[in-house]
Amino acid sequence: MSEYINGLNRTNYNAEVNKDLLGKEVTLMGWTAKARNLGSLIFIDLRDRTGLVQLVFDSETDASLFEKAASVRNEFVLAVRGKVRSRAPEAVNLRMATGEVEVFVEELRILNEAQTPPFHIDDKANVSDVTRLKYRYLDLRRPSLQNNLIMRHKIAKIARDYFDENNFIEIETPFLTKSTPEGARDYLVPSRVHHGKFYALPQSPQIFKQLLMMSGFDRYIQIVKCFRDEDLRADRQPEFTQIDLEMSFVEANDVISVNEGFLKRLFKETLNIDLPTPFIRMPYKEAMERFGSDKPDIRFGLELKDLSDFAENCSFAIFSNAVKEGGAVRAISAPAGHFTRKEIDKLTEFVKTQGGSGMAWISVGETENRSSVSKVLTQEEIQEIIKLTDSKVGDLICIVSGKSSTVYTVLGALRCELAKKLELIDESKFAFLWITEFPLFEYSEEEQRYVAMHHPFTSPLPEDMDKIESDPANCRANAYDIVLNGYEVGGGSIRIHDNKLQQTMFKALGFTEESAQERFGFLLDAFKYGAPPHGGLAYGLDRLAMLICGTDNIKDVIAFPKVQNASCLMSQAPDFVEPQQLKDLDIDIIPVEKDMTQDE
RNA sequence: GGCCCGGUAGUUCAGUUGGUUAGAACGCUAGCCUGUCACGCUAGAGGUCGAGGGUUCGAGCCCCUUCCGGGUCGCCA
Repeated sequence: MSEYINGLNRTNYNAEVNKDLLGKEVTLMGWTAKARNLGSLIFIDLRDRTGLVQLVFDSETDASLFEKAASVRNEFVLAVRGKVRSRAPEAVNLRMATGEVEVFVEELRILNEAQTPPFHIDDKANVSDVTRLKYRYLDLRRPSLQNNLIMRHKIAKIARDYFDENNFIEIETPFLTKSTPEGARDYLVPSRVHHGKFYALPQSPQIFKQLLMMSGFDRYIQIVKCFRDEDLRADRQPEFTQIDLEMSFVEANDVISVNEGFLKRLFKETLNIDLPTPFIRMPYKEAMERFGSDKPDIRFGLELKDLSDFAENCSFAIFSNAVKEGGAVRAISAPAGHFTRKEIDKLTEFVKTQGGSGMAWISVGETENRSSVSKVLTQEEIQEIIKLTDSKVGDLICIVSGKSSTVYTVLGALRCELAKKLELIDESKFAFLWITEFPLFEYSEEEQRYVAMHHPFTSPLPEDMDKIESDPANCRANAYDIVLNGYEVGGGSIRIHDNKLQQTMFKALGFTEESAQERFGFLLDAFKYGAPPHGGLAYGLDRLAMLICGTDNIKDVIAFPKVQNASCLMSQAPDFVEPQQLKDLDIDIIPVEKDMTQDE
């Protein structure tokens, strides 16, 4: 039977119960983390969002109160009034923040009973994701998740404070928007009033924030949900939160420095880490050549070495052909002397999962080298590779050949895998850098045309302006990504603010004038009425929170996340809806058989 | 859409070559216990081995199909 609070007022959170309150009466509220009944002595660990406090009932306790305490089970919701007292020296628990004191209970109200939960609510409990996500509201009672969400709140608060102090204004943009081609798949929302028409949930407020610049708001920020209907990853959810900002009358340096200020403050106030600014800036090309990634983790070395010049004329046809066909041969040399043959085979498997066709390797020995290519390369050639890669005795040289972009991404991934295996990563480090000078376009094999690498509103670098049409492959964007420990935590650019340039851009992307006008007409029109130069940046708040909380899974910093197939194990979303709802929307669900015949 | 891994008690897992009544730990229930904090001791309850089909005298184990979950490639401007 649950009881009512009936006038009891919480005087303290659990974490506040300390020696300063000795002899004082406190009123606490919370959940039963653990009840230990020793016969005529009962201990209850009371949990609230700040931590645990030990409640005591003993022979001094009134008999009926004692009996009530004995009936308490895990996760019962309690309100207690009692006196703070110190523990005997031998009973002090130093592993507990409040372990020097306890509360001798004088009044206990069982505000609610609880079924035995499906798993013990404790950070130490090892429970599968499925169970945890099905009962997410219980999972969220665990201290680590509570701390993560509290940290996330803190990050959002610091962002609002910092940008407010720097004259940014938070403005909300619509969620029911117009679907735009390019980029990720949109989540669509059918319109009831306009049969057959759809809203799209925003992938980002990009166009709206640019329009706000045209309206003269000058500096905008929004902490905002974005939606992308693509497959999930450990660091990717279909709905996620951006710290989105945009500034007028600025160049890239201005956006970068205001954001370095933000990150400096963020890390000082959350983790008490002093980030040295300015951060390193690295052109995209250099990042790819050295690290095989546009979001390199620079906490460790293992840089890539280009063997293409050597390989072009070497005796191993797979290498020489790769170069002759316009590809590349590159290598990583790792201090991995203790790798067994089995472990090397595993690395080869890893290379294949990343899209590589295979991996050649040389294990440098004192007198003799072990190698997968000893039969196809001469001893001199192997020596040459050892020299070109600056390898020493005990090093393992991993060589990948093929299409240049594939070689980069494969080795980029292998580099991280090796660092993990060799424990080369200093987990306490936060290594920021800006990646700049991205290509404006990348060629899409699938669509047989150039697509925008960032988005179609990104401006080219001033010196590359004329390459939009003459040499798109080598046209660099005035864009910058902020990278932390191998994760892209944000990205932005200086935008196009000129109607003609924007039209040229659309043309380069293969839009006809009509289709550009149809999709982005309102933006192109807006450019005609006095658009200021502007640019901005958006952070992935979830990823930032993930890194600050020291976890590698984005679900750990989202209260109610979705699983890999984008469903929610707790609420069972998405789900079927009532026929009447579909009727209102004029939607016919096509039977499966019919659907299949249509495909043919 | 492809590849890899997993699904056995409430939870986390073990389960040998296919062979008796499917086990352990924790949790749960009951009893005992005054300094526990992973309390202790005793006893007990608890199973559609993800689902369906097949092979077999016999299937948790082998085969097929399917569902669910995790990771990853594609995808994610």
